[in-house]
Amino acid sequence: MNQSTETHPDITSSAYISHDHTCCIDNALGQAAEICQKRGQRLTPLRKQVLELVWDSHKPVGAYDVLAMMSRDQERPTAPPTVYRALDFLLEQGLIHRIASLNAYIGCHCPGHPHEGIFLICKQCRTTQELPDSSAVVHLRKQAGSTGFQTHHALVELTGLCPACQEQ
Amino acid sequence: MNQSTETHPDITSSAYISHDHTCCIDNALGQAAEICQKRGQRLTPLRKQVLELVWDSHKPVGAYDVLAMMSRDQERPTAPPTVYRALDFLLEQGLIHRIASLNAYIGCHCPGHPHEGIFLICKQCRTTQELPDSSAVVHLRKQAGSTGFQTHHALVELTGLCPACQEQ
DNA sequence: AGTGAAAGGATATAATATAACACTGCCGGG
DNA sequence: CCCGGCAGTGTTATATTATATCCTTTCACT
Repeated sequence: MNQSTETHPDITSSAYISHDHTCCIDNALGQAAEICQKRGQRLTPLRKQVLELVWDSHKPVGAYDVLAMMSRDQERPTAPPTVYRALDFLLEQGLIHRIASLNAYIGCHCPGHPHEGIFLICKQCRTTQELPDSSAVVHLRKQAGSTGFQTHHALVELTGLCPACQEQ
Repeated sequence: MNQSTETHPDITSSAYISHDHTCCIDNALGQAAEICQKRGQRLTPLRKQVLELVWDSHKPVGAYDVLAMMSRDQERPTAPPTVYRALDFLLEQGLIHRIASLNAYIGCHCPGHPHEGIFLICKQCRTTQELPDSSAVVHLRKQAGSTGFQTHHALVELTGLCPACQEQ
């Protein structure tokens, strides 16, 4: 991932390409802090920790994975509602996305700009790439609209093989 | 829904429009029987019953809803694996679809022709309409392909308001 | 009838998610 | 300063969705 500090990061960069992932994390945390401050929302230590754990990789993580990671670092184990509340907050703020086909969560590449992601999910390594909203989604909404349906949210998840896993 | 007996039913017909739903069910069961026979697969009474219950409406039903409906009609309650095995069979044969965003299942309008559905899900009444594969999905796959990703399956679920619920 | 494979029954448990209530600390109004 | 309310978190219990495992029954075929 590139290390641009622009407000609009280069979301065409690929999760599949080897990169210094600490930059992804730092970037995500920085943007999250900025966005929450603008909106008068509190990015508490707990929420920040959960966001960081979700950003731990470019693979979607389950709520109970987050839970396990948190419990590992503490004496007292964390309870599910703690994690789900933090995840719900991050979802509401658009800082993470939920991958419905995996019941898992992944950091958003482009928070602060309300959008619906298109996700490319590798079956094999689970690495997941978010694509920017495209004309295809606009077309889908139009097609739905032509039947009289009023679309509020579009969920698009493509499953297959990422470039690296195709070679094996 | 129309009552055509063609091999390619009119899948542009709308679940939202009032219709004689027994025809939908009959049509679905008829096609299912035919497809299974062609493939040397067994549409057992249990599987047929589950298919019928899934087709009970144009709303996705949960596995445990099916379970409850089955248990209601019998002395001995049905166990989850029984239902899930039947659902898995029906999914494999393309007779039903799974709606990931609802963890629920819905009858396929156009079984026998392998396809990925596009689903329009009403938030309010939950009625769900399947659209035929469209150029938008082709475009999506192309867009994914241009990043080197090889798409095996496309999941598209649009959530919003159906024509009837918009009026309220 | 005998046999192997597929289907289904039964029990237990895993994995994901929420309900409900209690505690704490902060912050603004008196 | 005190209090009252609220957001955030802790804690316990439970709901919901799905699978593992083992055993029995049924079926197609010989």
